[in-house]
Amino acid sequence: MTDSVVTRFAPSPTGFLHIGGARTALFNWLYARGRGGKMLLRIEDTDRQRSTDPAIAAILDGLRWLGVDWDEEPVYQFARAARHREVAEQLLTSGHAYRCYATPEELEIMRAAARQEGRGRLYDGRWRDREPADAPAGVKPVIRFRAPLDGETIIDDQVQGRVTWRNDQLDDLVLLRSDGTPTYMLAVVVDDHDMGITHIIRGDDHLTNAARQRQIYDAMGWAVPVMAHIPLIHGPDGSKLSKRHGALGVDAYRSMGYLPAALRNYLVRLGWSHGDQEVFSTEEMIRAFDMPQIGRSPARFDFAKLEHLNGLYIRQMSDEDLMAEIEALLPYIPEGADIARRLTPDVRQRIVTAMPGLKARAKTLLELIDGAAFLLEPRPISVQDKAAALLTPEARATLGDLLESFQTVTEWSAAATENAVRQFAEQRGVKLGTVAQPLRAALTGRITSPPIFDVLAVLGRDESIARLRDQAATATAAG
RNA sequence: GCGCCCUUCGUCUAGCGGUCUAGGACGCCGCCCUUUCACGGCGGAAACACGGGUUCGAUUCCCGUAGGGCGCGCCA
Repeated sequence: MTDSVVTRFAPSPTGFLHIGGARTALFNWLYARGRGGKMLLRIEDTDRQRSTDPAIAAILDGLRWLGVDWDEEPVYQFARAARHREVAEQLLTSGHAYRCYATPEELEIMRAAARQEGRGRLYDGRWRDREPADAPAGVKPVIRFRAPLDGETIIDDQVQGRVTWRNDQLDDLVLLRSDGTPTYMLAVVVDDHDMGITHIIRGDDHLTNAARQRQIYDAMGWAVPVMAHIPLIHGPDGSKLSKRHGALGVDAYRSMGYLPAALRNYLVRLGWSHGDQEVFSTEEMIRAFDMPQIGRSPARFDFAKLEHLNGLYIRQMSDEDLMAEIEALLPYIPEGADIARRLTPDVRQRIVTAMPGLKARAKTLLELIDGAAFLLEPRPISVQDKAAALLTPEARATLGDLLESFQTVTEWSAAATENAVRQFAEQRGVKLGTVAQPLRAALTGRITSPPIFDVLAVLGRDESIARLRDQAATATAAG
């Protein structure tokens, strides 16, 4: 018997790992890791209609990408159905459960009537105390939990505080369906108990369930794990998080060019705080994370803040690591294959060299790739409209003259070309921008880019000259 | 309808009865840096939902109201 912490993440594989689930997983992981405990994974696949293997794969993949790992083999809930049935039988014999023969139609009418009359208990307990002899022939019963009629059920929640329900508000839930399969409510309790879960951290949509589950724990004489019901994540408008808002699979965040570390940092601060600290290394968040600082109000998802954090992480990352991140992302984005093809060792090296200038200008990996487009493109490069507008006949002529000035540059470096361009501008009595902007347009096809002299250096003499020739109008070329 | 939960700048939050003329971060605005766009630096506008209590004193405690969320399945 140990005191060590065991948490769990228990997704139902009916879809991808959405952002709320990712945060729940993260919280469980942080809590366990911060205390030398374990985090287990349980796939709640008892809904055979909706559970799919691709969904399981997507969830595991999502967790791995996020950097949230788990201990031991995942537990598949469906595989434990026999044990769930066994507990249901036990409850039946101990008198904590009974067979109910009410039909779905009956139940519907019952519920409607209860609602009408303002009653909290929707099931009227009509089979609670009937004799087995009353059972109608040919009807397969469900097994219902015999919930206490009076008194109250209390959950001392680490986040929500002490929450109390009058027992006359909690009705007799179904434990075993008529086909003999366990319901979620039974399965979670049995599994959490059998798996030795000490701390249940989950969304507060389960708060009411916690009360009903507590009744099952009590009936079985089992210890109730520590509960922590964390508020859900809402969309920017405060409504339920929809697909449009960011209720996407975590794989979508990968495709959008977010870094796992940035997403973790964003997620951990959504509903949890540690004084004024905003940026946490993984080690720091593991050390600092705890329940009392989890808020009770729902948080809204804010892409702008995620982007800011992501930009921060991009800037902190080494140039080589960033290059590796870009390469790892390629398989997940539409133009990835195309980019991979152009990423020759030479081009790759140019991008790494240009990275300091590139990463200051990107908030996502996608923006980083876009910023590097001028290094990936073969000549003649495409010129964006705004850049083309800069390449007036006069500007093209200026570039032609600049081309000649470049002949005298012996050592092709940022410093040397800067010197040459500055001198060139000075001689003509124009501002540096008058020369630099068309130069940028010609070299990158854009109106914004890293510092133009760095661009010149990264491109190298031959490529720079060639790109300039592509755009310049020179007396000789015209002839 | 019944039950439970929530409510500080636009957003994430600090605050756990006096330190609050309410702090930080994102976003926004302005200035500086600057060949561009960024990065960075500096500065600014911006909040205690409302009404009652309790208290010498409420952002902090209690009760209502309003608004929002969640649950009430032989889904999980």
